[in-house]
Amino acid sequence: MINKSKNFLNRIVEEDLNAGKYQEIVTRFPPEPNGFPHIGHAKSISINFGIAKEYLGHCNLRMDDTNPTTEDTQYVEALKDAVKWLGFEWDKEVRYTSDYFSKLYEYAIQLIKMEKAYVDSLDEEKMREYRGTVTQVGKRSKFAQRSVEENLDLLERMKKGEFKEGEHVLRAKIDMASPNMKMRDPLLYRIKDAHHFRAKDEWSIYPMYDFAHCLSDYIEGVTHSICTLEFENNREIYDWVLDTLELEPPRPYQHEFARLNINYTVMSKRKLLELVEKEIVSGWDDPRLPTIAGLRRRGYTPESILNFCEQIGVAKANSVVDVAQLEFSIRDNLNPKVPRVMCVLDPLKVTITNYEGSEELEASYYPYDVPKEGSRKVPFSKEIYIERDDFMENPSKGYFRLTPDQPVRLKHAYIISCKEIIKDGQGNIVEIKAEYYPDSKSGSDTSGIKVRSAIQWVEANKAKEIEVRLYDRLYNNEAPDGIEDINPNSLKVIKNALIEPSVLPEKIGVRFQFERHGYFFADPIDYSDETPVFNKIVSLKESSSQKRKVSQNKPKLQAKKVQIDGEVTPMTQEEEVLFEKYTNELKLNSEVANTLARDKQLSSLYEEALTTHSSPINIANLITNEVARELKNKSIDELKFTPKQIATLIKMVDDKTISTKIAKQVFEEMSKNGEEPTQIVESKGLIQISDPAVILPIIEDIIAKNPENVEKYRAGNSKLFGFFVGQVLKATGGKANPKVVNELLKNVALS
RNA sequence: UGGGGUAUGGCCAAGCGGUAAGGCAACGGUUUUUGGUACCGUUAUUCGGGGGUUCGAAUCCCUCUACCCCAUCCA
Repeated sequence: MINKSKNFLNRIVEEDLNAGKYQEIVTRFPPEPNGFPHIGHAKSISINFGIAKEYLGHCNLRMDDTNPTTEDTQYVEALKDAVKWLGFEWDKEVRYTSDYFSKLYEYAIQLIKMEKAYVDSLDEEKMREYRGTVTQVGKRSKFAQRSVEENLDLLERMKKGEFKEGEHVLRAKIDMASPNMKMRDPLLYRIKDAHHFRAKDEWSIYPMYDFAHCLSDYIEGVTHSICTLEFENNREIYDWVLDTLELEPPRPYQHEFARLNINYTVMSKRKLLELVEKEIVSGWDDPRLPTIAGLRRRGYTPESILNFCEQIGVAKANSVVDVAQLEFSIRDNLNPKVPRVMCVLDPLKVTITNYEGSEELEASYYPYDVPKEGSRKVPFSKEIYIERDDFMENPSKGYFRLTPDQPVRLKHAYIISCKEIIKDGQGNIVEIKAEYYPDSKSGSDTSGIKVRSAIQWVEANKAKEIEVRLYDRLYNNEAPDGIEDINPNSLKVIKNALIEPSVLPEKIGVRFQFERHGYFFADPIDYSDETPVFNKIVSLKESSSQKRKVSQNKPKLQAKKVQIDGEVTPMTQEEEVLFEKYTNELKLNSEVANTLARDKQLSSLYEEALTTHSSPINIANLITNEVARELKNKSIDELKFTPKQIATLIKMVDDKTISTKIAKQVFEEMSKNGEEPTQIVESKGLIQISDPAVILPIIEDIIAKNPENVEKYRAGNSKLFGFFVGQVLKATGGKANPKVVNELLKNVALS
């Protein structure tokens, strides 16, 4: 793979590997077996198995079967199939969360003993009420005060099935006032009087996702637990459970990515189910569905799906991928490998009046640009069928095919000219009488006739009838809402398309390109010798000139949106006073003064630094920018540097000992280990170079090494100026005085 | 409304202070016995808006805006 840019997950994994955090990378694909997998699952499979493969680790397949009422074994089979079909192998046996029920139970007991979990007996409604809302804190249930013994006893009896569903639950004792709703004493176990498809009737209680998932990951030695964005809020519990239990390291960490969306289709379990249940589609494997089964039956290849996943990348922004990207991936995959055959979907009879007898023509399966060998015989006689729209009596401009005045080549055969048009009573064309040019035979053409197109055809008596199913997008709406957006023409069945006879001995699961139509797949379910059925996988790409006829010029051009700013919270009186002082007395610009005045920590740091070195503007700038960054994820007493050090740093800038660029570098060093700025500058030799005599040779060297860029710059590409500055600074380890470099570059070297 | 996220061309997406990668789509052109493929070229003076810091900002700071997720005994 060339130029593969890394996504954020690769980065994380590599960092962890470099830091020696784990011996081996272990990922997992953990679906709940409660529905059929779709292309969104394929993305997850591709990521999880892909990372494991790339970093020489392994990936587990784990059925997250903690809810016996929704899960079933038919789905685990479908899930296994999907992974296998995509070409991945999971590590050892398929894992099940239900295999860990006993261990999980032990962990629950441990939490109770640590007084970190309790049995709650509030009813559902009360519990919701107690949870509070996003803006209001919740309150703890009185049952949270139960003793360890009582909790242990209750849990044991819950497990034994002594209580009814809903009577009790086990909850983690965390924080009912947490701003993260998920942390308000989340449920760990609930009673379920249900038959589990694997655990049978052994358990009366089942663990919740938030308790089971992190621990299952841990039990399996998973290192990177990759899930979708909607679990971001759950990460805090994930960490809480693992940390609270004080498990032996290493432990897994959760990372989230954006789930896949594709336009003109739906991905949610609910909407997919609706389509199937209302029989809008024929089943879970309907070729219009984005399910793995559907895609597979449609004729998509595993490689094409994997390539698609690779192309769309992995990120954290919610996005909608264009179906065109998926279609591209299958065309791209099939083009260099499937044989081309001739099929006529909407036949128009052509009689070649000057041809007698019959012959078999040698026809290559692949065009000149596909490096594959192979051919078949195609029967030819005076009676053939061509595609109805490959003839036009009154052609529009730019029409390349057969017309009364324009000959056309029959692919692999002869050139013909239209001599007569036969119509029925209504004026519909029913037949063309044509003549062929005997010296125009494909491969030995001496006729010298120029044609603009070669069309596919079939011999009338030997051609076979087949059923062709043409699929279009399932919805008319780019972002479908519901069944009201269904495309009524998403499936068009042609019962009697005609295909050249060589194709028919073929069986299910074979792919062809029907020349000039698209890629087709022998339907694995309905294909039979009596009624051969082919599914259209995807059309050939439609060229611009073809489209121009149909599409009208689309109106576009949107004006740039004007954004109205919201109101800024007014300053308090105290802040006002500071702001005045900073702008008037210290001459800070209002923006800097504003941020400083509004932030108590920053302003106190600032005031203190000023007492060491009186350089109000420069110190203010450093504090509002660099220090503010440090304070974003640290508290003020975690800072390693002192205001005094800031002052000495700025003093060096003011002395011109170092540049502001270096100052930032030094500052970073300071905030990491609290070293004295003067020390850092000295030990790293960061004193700035301002002597033109030193800098000039470096500049000349850079210029000599980049003649093309110099030329481009001189030709007017002024953006390149920054490139040269950057190169010089890089060459001097950042020590060159950038102002001097700019000067020299502008006035001497590049003038 | 509290918290957690996200914003880079028509659609994905790299980028982590020094020339705005790449793919899809679109548009030209060359080749072509597929209006396909392949190949060549064009398409972001600008990164949600506004300010600030810097010689230099998509990248750092402030601020505003929009969208997504969280108040299942679902996962």
